Amino acid sequence: MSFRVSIADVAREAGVSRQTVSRALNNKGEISDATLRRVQEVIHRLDYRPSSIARGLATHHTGTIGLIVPDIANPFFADIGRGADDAAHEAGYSLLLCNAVEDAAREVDLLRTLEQRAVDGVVLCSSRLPEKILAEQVKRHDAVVLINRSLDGCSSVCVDDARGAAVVVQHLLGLGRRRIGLLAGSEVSHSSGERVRGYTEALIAAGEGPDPALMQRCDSPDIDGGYHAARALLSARPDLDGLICYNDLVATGALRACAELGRRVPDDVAVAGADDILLASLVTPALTTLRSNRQAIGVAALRMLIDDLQCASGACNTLVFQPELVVRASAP
Amino acid sequence: MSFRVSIADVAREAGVSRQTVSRALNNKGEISDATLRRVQEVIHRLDYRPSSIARGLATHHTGTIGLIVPDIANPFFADIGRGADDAAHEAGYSLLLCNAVEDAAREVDLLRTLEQRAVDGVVLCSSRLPEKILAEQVKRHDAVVLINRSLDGCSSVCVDDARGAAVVVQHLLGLGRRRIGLLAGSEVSHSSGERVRGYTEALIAAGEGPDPALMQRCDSPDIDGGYHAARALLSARPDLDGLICYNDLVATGALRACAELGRRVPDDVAVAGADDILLASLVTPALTTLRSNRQAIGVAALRMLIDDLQCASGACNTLVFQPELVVRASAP
DNA sequence: CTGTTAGCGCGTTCAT
DNA sequence: ATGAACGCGCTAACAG
Repeated sequence: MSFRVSIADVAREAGVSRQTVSRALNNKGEISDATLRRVQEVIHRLDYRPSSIARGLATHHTGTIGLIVPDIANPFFADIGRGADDAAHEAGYSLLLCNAVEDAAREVDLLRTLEQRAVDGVVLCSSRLPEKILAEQVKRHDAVVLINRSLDGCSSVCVDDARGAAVVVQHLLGLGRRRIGLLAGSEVSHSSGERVRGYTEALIAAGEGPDPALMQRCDSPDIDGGYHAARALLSARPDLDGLICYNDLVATGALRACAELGRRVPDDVAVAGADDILLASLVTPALTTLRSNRQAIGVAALRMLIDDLQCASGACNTLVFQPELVVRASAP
Repeated sequence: MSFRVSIADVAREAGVSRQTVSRALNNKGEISDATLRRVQEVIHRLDYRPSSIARGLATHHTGTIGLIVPDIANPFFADIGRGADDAAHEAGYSLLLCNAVEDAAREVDLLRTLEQRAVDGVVLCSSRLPEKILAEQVKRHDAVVLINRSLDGCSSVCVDDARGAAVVVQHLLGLGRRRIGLLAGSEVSHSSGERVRGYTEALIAAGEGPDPALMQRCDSPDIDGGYHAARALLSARPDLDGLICYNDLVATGALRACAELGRRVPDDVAVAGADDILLASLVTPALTTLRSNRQAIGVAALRMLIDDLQCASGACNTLVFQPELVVRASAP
C-alpha cells in the first residue's frame, strides 16, 4: 500500500495550516469561501481522506455502530441486519457485525469488545442476557437500542408477538376451531414467551379456558423440532383441531407430522406458522402465518439509535411493530 | 457512560510508568515477574481495557476486517458472513459488514470507506467490478481475499462452478437425457458465466454439440425469473428432457412451469438446481442440486486473509471448493 | 477568518 | 528491568 496522504500534506500543498484544512473538512464555517475552495481543490487533487481512527481518538466518535445478533445465518436476523446496514450507510455510519451464537457469555464478551472499540452505539438483537447483567452492560455504552426485548431506561424496537399470537388464535376460533394447540419455542426466548402469553390470554378472553396439555415446547425451533413436538402433541390429543406454531419451520415439521398421522390439513387440523419466510408459501398446503417486516425493524432500530445519539437527552423510546396475518391454505 | 479508565490510571494505581503497563499488556518481556503480576492485578481490578482506536493510531493496526457482500439478506452470503465472523472472532478480529447492494459504484465507495477506517484487510465477495477498477482498489489495501472471483496478485477462495455444472451435465447424461437446457443467471455474474462454461464444455466433451437455443437467461435469479425463463424455453423446445438451473430458486420456478405445461418431472424433464438451500429438499419433487459449504468458504477466506496479513510475503494463494452433487427426486 | 498550542490514549524510540 | 520523551493524525480551545 502506498503512503497515506495526511492532513499535513494537504495543508502544506494548499499553503494553510492544518487547522484550516480541518475546518474545510468539517464545514464548521469560520473559513472564507476562497480558501475553502482552494483547500477543497487540493483535497480532491491529492485524493485525501481523513483517517477515521485519528478522528476517533480526537473526538471520541467513531462513526461505527455495533450490531449483535444471535446468528446472521438465520434469515430473520439477516433481514434485520440488511435493514440496519442500509440505514447506517445512509447516515454515514458503518456496522460492526457480531454473532452471539446464542451464548450469553459470548454476548457479554461482544458488548465489551464493542466498548473497547469505542462504537458510538449498539443495536442488540434478542438478547439472552438476564435483566441485571443486561442493564449493567447497557450502562457502559452511550446508546443502545434493543430489538425484541425491553429494559428500563433503554430504547427498543419490538414485534408485538403477544398480539400476533392472539390474532392467530382469533382467526382459528373464527374457523370454528376449539381445541387449539401451541408449539412453543425455547424457554429463554423472549418472543416465544410473548406468544405463549398472547395465545393464553386470547383463549381466556374467548371463554375457552386454556388447557396446559395443549401446549408443547419444541426442542429446537426448526423442522425437526416441529415434527417431533407435533407428533407428540397430536398423539396425546387426538381431539386437536388447530395448531399454532412458533415459526414457519416448526409449522413445516408439523405439516409432515400431520401427514404421517393421517390428519388432513386444514380439514382435521388448521395449522399456522409465523415469520412468513419464503418457504411458507411453497409448502403444501401453503402456510397461514404472521408477517413482520424485518428489514423495516432493522432500519427503525438504527434510526432510533442515531436519534438517541444526537439528542443525547437520555430519553428512551419504544417502537412496536404489529405483525400482519397472512391467510393461506393451511388455515384458510 | 462512566469515564473510561486509561493506561495512566493503571500506571498511577500500580505505582509504575505507563510504559510498564504497556509492556504488561503486550507481553513483550523486559518486565519482572513481580511487577507483571502487580500490574495485571490492577488491570483486573480496575477492569481496564486498552482503547482500540488509540492503539490503532499508534500501530496502524485496527484488528478490524471489512467484509463486502452483495446482500447479507441473501442466504448464500449470510452463510459466508457467518463463517467469516466465526473465524474472525476466533482470531481476535472484528468484522465490518458492508452490503454492496449489487451496485458497482457502491462497492468502490465501500472499499474507500474501509480504507479510511484503516481496516487491516478486506474480504470481497462476488465483486461486480471491472478488472481494471478492481485491481486499482485492491492495491490500496494491505490484504484482500476475493471470493468467487480471481485477479492477478490477489488471493482468492472460489467455488468451482464450471466443474459443478459439468458434474450435473454428466449426471443428466447418465440418466439418458440428451436435450439438456440451461437456465442461466445474470450476465455480469461470475458464477453464472462459469456454469455456462462448464455446461458447454461438458456437452462438447460428451460429443453432444451444445445448442445455443437450449440456453435461456433468467431476468432475475429467483422463483419468478426461473418460472418465466422455463416457460419460454420449454415452449420453444418441446423436445427438452433435462434442465439445469442457475440456482434452487430458479429450479423451483422451473418446477412450477413444468407443472403448468404438463411436463412431468423427472419423467419428461429432469430438473437440477444449485446451492442446496433449505427449500431444495422441501419442494415436490425434491431437487437434485449442488451443495457447497458456504460457511466453510467464509472461514477459509478469513483465515487466508489473516495468513496474508501475518506473512506479508505478498504471495497470493487460491483455494478452490468443489461443490457436491446431491441427488434427489427431480433428477434421480 | 486564520494560525498556534494542546491534547486524545497508546506504542516506540532512546536513555537510565 | 524501568522510565522519559516523542509521534501517530486529527480536533478543540484559544489567540491574533
